[in-house]
Amino acid sequence: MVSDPEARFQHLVEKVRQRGGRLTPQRVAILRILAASKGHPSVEQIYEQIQDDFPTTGIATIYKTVALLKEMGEVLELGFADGSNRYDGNRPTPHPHLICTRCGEIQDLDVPGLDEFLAQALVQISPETDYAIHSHRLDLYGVCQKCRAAGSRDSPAE
Amino acid sequence: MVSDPEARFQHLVEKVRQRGGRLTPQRVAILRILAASKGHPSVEQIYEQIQDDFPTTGIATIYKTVALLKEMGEVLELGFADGSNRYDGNRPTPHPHLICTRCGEIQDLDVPGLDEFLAQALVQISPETDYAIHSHRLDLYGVCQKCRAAGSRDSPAE
DNA sequence: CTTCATGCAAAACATTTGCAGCTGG
DNA sequence: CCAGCTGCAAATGTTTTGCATGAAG
Repeated sequence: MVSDPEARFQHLVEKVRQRGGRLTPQRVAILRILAASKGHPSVEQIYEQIQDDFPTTGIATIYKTVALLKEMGEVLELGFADGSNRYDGNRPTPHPHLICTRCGEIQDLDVPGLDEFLAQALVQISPETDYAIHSHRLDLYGVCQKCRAAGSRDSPAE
Repeated sequence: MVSDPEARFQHLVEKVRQRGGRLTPQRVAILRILAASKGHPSVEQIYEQIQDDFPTTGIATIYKTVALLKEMGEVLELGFADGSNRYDGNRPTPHPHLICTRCGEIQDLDVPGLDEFLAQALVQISPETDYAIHSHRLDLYGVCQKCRAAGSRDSPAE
């Protein structure tokens, strides 16, 4: 279901190139992290990871690159009420997420039949509301196994 | 589908009272606005509205009251990637929203069969992921009639 | 009277912006 | 070369916090 990180990385590189964007070492490193990440990192987390390879990288550079990818539709942005944003660089098309409200873990999810269900629902909804729908978001919130075992208190995302 | 504003207001008042919270004039005004609002106001918008009745009210008071209601599960919070949060004080239970990505308008939505669909999907998902799911969020993003007519550029929420 | 809430201002964050200097192509 | 990117610092915007004063119950 999730594309091969290397292939995805190559795809991102190609997209940026096509757009006339430069492939600086920092930018390439960001693309690599996003393409490989399974955990829907925040900008802060990307920033920390990149320190290993390019310790001088400023956080503004991460923001700028993520904004570029967002604009190109190559990254999916998930915003939360506490102000934290997380990014999915593997699958930029809307897809459901499973989110632990204790530790903040975010997993991709497959809900069989979701797209069909939504498509069918839209047939009824669109005429009535007169919206041109182009995207969606489905989150399921819960508590993951680890957190239930630990038995602590709530806190992060949503 | 949306409860009577007055009834909802009474309900909120009662809940706050039960919890041992005080019913100051400012707080009552906030409850009234939230109970009546159809447009999923931001804190800022509540703040502006309340100036008519209580011009000295500080915005921190709004934040505190909204946090109280959130903690009691009497308001639904919708967070967006641009940092803006919007609140639904009518229907605190998760339900789908239709969101215009140009003007930021948020409408409640009925997707017939959604709850059944999700419930059935969870039967398959839960065992496999081992999450205890307690909530969800479904947004549909599009462009509303007015904005399409105006034909401007994108910008706000998501 | 005794909390708890208010309202102000300061602090805390996350994100954006401006700009001089650097560098990929 | 030179347009676009970097990295720093300052600016912005939102939400939280601390605390003295005030009022609900």
